[in-house]
Amino acid sequence: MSTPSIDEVAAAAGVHRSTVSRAFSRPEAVKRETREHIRQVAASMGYRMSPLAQALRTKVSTLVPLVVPDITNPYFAELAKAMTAAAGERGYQLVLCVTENDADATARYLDAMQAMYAPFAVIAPYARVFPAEFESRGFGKRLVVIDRVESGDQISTVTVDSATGIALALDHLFELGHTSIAYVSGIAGTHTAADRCQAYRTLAEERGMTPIELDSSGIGVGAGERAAEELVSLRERPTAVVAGNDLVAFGLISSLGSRGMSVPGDVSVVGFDGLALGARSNPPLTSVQQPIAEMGRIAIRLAEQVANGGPVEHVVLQPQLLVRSSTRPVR
Amino acid sequence: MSTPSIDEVAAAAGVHRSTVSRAFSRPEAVKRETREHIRQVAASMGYRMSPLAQALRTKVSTLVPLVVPDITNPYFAELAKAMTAAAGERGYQLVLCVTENDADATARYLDAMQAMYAPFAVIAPYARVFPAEFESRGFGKRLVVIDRVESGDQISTVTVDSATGIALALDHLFELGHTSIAYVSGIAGTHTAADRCQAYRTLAEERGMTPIELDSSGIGVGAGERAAEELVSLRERPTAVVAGNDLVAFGLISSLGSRGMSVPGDVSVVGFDGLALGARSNPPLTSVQQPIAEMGRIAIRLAEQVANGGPVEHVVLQPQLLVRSSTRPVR
DNA sequence: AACTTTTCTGCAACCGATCTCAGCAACCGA
DNA sequence: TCGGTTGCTGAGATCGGTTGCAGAAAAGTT
Repeated sequence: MSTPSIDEVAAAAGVHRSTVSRAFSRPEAVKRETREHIRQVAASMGYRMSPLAQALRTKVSTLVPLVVPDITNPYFAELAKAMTAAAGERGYQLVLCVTENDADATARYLDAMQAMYAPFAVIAPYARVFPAEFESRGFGKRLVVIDRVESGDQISTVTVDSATGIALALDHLFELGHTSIAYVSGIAGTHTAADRCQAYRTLAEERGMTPIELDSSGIGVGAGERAAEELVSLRERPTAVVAGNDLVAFGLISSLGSRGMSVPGDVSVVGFDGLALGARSNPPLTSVQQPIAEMGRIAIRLAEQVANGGPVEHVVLQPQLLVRSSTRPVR
Repeated sequence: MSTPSIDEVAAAAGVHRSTVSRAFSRPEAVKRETREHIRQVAASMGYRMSPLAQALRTKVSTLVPLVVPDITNPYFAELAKAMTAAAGERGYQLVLCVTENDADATARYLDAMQAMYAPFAVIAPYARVFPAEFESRGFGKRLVVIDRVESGDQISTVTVDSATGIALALDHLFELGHTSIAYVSGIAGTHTAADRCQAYRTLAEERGMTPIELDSSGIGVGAGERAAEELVSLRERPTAVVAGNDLVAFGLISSLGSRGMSVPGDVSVVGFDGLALGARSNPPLTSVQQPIAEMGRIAIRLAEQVANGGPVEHVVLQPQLLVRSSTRPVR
């Protein structure tokens, strides 16, 4: 038995379908007794409104696309989880769009969601975002990017403060006595990744260290491999490494292990992201934690804001240090 | 500029909208010149059909829900990735429904997708599936479960052969000289989890070993914690452990590390799933690999089959052993 | 009591497609 | 030349809702 249509409910309740419609979508516009009667009849018939028909007529749906490059990456998975909750709280339904980092796929998803009358979109990029590209694709400014964009770009963003995050990591290592601290960037070409790397350079020099940037090329399994190789071969081996994100940290620790170096025994590592997965890695990963849940909530708020004609905003959140077991005092 | 409607295209091409409709959805029913002309005009206007209107009228959409309990779990993430590709190949669009393991959420998602006229659904459960529950929720038999169900249940399923998988793991460890091999189950209450555990018991006894089942209670971070504790305290300590899934293996290795035991130095561990993430764990995890991509493709095929009135089928795939570095000959 | 205002409900057009049916033209064989 | 096919297109109802408008009923004013 499929759900009855609005006309069937109307007939059963002895009213016109427009009244049934109002009983649900604009309750205050219909007399209380009528409304309650209709609701009751509807409930007893197992009626629920067709979101399709609704969206078709009103040109607005509750679908909110979250565009991510790779759901297999735990960072995006956690983001998806957080955003699902955040969207749900505000009455939206998140639709995950996994692009595999393909621009065409992104465009297709955006077109499709546009056709479904999604009120706005949220994008968590892997590479640098060129807003103009998206504006032409229909959403205009009605989207939020979880990354920084070129200053002056008219698109709302949410990010975590890279400088603070790197400073947190560095200070933690300093306190443990480390003075030679290398950096492995993520391979991602986002502004955020570049910012973290830049922050490392600046802060390292400010603290009188010479920055040591490890080779972070290589994708997937290979990530961290080259960095480990380089680290091992270094004459004056750093005693600690800051990774641009947790996944790189995992790869680095793994590769280091294969080369007989233990973390934190031989070298301390701190990641960036603060993934839950880091709690069950070996060793549990000390990391700069991004407030992912909050980012999700803010992304939805900003999106609603621009969708309602409000101002574009750039929100920068403060990260916290999550100390677990991959760091240790230098001996 | 939003995309034009079918009527605008019809007007521009000088034909009736029904002809435009046919030019796209039933091309052979319209004269070639007319069709080409329409297509050209449509393309020049940037026209694309509204999937909403289409679905509303035909009562069929290309949306395929994949219901998973937790996208943060890399197994489900990889499944989602594989299914997205598999669905795309067949012209469907996967919609990820993350339930956080909540029955209500599952029901809501299924209802919503039903309302969107999804042709069928795919479910990857965390707990045991009771088909009756779903049948009543509209999809009838038009769904596929990525797990075993009670024999006799009229729902198509795809699974990997648990017995073969466990045998693969055990044989690998035997060859390395291990004779005392424990087992840590996943906490999941699926049939598959139970099957793996049962397979372990049976096969261990067949090979003349007494099964040692470690406590696998505890969720999230805690998973593996208890097992590690128990393992360490065991009088006759096993030299190897088979884990019911990779995530548990990660947790176990992590907890073992915190207790000063190294893998594979002190104990060998083999996981079950063969996640890509295992390649960058410390140490890289030896695991029984599920052919996830193939499972995705088969799930779609089975779903299409029952949706077209075809027979319910139970497909069992063979896993392979993926040898990485978490196992080593016993000393 | 008469008039104005407010509240509530019905009517019917509309969103953007699909699809059955009917009509028209061209074609066919006898 | 005519009845019968066949191929192609248009008309219009339909999917399941929303909403501006109009009119009836109820409430408020003087």
